[in-house]
Amino acid sequence: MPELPEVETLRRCLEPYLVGRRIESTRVRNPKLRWPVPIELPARLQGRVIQGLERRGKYLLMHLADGAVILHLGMSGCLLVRPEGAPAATHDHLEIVLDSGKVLCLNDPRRFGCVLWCPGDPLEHPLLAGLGPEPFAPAFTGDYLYQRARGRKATVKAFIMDSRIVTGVGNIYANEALFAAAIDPRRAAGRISRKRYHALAAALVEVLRQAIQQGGTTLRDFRDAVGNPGWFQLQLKVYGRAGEPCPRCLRPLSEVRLAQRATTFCAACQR
DNA sequence: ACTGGCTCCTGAGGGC
DNA sequence: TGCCCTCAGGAGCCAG
Repeated sequence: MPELPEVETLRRCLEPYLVGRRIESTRVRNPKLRWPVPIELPARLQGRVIQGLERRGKYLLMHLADGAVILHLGMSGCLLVRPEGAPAATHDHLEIVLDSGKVLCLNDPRRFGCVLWCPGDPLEHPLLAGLGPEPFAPAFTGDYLYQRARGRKATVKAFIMDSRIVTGVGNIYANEALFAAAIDPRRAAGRISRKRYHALAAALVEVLRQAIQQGGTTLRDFRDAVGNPGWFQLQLKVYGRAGEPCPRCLRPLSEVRLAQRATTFCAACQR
């Protein structure tokens, strides 16, 4: 389930294979994703040079001279670099053949991902225009979170997982950051002090930074573009550990569902 | 302006 | 061994 660190890991891994390369051809093996792969995509990409690979939240943006490909991996998507001629796999949706002889392949069993063509600036695309700041951007601060939380009755966990507030934070890292900041995930976002939001912002940045450093979290199937797993799962403190002792106070970790998502926390030391 | 619930999809894993 | 059931979740969308 790619969140920001997994998408950033992929971006870094893919960059040297893609940037500066010319696209020879594009094969759409299965257009069925969250939205259908645009029918004109192969023609748009044909002969174009990839000028950059950018990440915005959990979106990857492949910049060409006259537009960009917007990619999202949903929760089961992966991008793999393979040699031309390698056999296709089940759930391969798209293959982009590069002039290097390598092929960029999108595989997505659950089809929650998407591939879109954007003729203009992708940051102004409706899917991206309303996104909140990147966690690593200067604009993302405790003060910012505190201000945005005024009057909010939703839980703080739903609040930090809202991409309009801050981008890229999924379930795993929301759980981990709330644990690190010792905040009860069930607490209403509007009922948390400015000081505690400073701690939360710092915790989010630190958890994401460490996860990127570890190459992301591989729970079941995350791999980078050449098949390497991430290692941050070894450092998860609470996610997937309900019933185990809290790393801080040793009382058993609790699990509840918030906003349809598994939420693990320590009811004793997260307040 | 917010909020919670629904929806898409397939593979893994548990129970029997 | 095999079948059936439940669950996992990103995020757009919509009704209230």
